[in-house]
Amino acid sequence: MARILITSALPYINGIKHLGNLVGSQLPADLYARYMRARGHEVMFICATDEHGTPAELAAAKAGKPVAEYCAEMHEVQARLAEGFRLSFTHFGRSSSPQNHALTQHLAKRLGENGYIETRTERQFFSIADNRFLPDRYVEGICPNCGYDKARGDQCENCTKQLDPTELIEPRSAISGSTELELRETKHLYLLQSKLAGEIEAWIDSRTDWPQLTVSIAKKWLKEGLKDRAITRDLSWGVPAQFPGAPWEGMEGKVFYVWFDAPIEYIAATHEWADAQGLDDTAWRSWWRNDEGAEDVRYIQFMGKDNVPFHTLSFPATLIGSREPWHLVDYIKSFNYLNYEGGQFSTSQGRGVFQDQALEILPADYWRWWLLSHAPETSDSEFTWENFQLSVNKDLADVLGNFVSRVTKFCRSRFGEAVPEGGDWGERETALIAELETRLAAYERHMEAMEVRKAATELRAIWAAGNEYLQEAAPWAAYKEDPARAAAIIRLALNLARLYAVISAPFIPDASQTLLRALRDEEAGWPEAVGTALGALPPGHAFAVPDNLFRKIADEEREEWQARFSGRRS
RNA sequence: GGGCCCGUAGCUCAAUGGUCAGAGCGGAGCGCUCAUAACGCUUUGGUUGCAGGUUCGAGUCCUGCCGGGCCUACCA
Repeated sequence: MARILITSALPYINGIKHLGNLVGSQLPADLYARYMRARGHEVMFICATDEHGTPAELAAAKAGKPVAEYCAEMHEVQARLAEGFRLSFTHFGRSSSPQNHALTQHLAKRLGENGYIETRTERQFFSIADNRFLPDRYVEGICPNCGYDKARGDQCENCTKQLDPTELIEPRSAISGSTELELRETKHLYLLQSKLAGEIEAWIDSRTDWPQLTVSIAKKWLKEGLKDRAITRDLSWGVPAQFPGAPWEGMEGKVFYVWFDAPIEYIAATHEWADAQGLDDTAWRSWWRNDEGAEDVRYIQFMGKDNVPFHTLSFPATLIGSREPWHLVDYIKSFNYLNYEGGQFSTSQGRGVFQDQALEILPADYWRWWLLSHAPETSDSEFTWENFQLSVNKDLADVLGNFVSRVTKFCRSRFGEAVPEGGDWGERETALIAELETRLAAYERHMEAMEVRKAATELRAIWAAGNEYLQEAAPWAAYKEDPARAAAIIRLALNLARLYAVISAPFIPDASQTLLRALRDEEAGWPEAVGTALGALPPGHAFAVPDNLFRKIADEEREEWQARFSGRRS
């Protein structure tokens, strides 16, 4: 049994995420976590909301709520959605937790003491009316490029030109609208990543089994030279940068930059979990500290490609620079983007399907199956309603759902609702078992390797093999001549349904559970040998014919959804 | 402007420089009748974006072009 630590990129707090966010990190991470648990490994699966930063403050202001209250509410919303999609986190934390405050300050202190942090002075807009420094995005004005009058200090949303706040014409505060701004000197802490670049590069070079996408992104940044990054901001919502014992002064009123404290939350969330369980510190430290038991942990991170630089460079820099034995990531599984009907999912334009809407329309399994079987692994992939309808109807309803239906109903009508007795296996059964052994082994290999789409393809082939077998064995014909033979076929087929439920659970946990419950074998474990597994339900074992596991999506529904989610979110 | 990625069948995607570029869906035909008009079998379908080049051999490597996207450019 291995100990596997899995983290999914943290969803940002400022609203409900769309399906693209789900497929790029949380969903494949969940698939892997469920699989590894099913194989008997000890799994720590961590996720959390990323709550700090300017966008959170802006979203809270827009909602007319204090930022802490807003974040608490949105965390609950996201936690419920995660449950809705059956994301099996060991703990779903919050980057604003006391545990994260403490750990972030601890690591910053260590970095400071080790000479990896220095104070630098820069010029920034100060709003007299608001009595505070304004981060780039809090400054608005007229775009010098296109004349748009609501350009933000970091970028003009109209012409998309990247801006420096000082370039704006007639700059004003986005908070109060005040134009009483002046450039003042302010101090910020900088993480001296450049001093750690050599160590980071050596570490990345030692990761020989990483995916090409991950390595090429990391190497590109290293090649250009790791820049020292400001890790503080002039905000009130966040982890205070001035604290007792800090090896610097003058950081009052400033907090750590969200990208400094967010990945630290992976660790802090594990601490939150231990506290919530009433466990002591060894419980979480044994997952993260190589000197306290984490040496044998295998740590895997899941994320979209946009997150790779932070996970290959910034976060390792934080941990390495602390000179404490934190367990660095062992493997990074990164994903490309999921597009929507020929364009991009867009949170700001309300384009695409959002997580709450998706669950209102259809159960989690439908989305899980489509998203995972089309995961953007090698390149960006695309969601279309037509493809979604076809895949779900064909794979889930026809191939898997109908297999269960035809087998259980045939049994009920001919033999009753118990596994029938009599008859023997012949050549067909031997051939089927051999095929399933081969395919199951391939499926397991792909799951181990986190080859999500290939695993889905193999799983579907395993489902299809059941229908092929039935067609050849034709129990409906055998029943007329030799009922015992028909009984043997159906006994195997019922056991095959059980096998499907077990091995499909990482993809479609609800349907798997429904099926196992109907078969009265909810504790069914992962199959060792296929031949043995196909005898798990003995003659006489009672079961119930389940309702159809999956319904089909009608053309009219698809058209309605297509229209409903084409533009602005209602 | 600079760096990078992608472009393969009607659709979604595969293919260590090496048989005839594959699979699922869709289309066509046949079969079966247990089942959610489901299932099975057979079959159709590609000038691998375009133009050159390297090679005994290119979807794969190189150059240019066209089209889409990302980073550069402190959204997260």
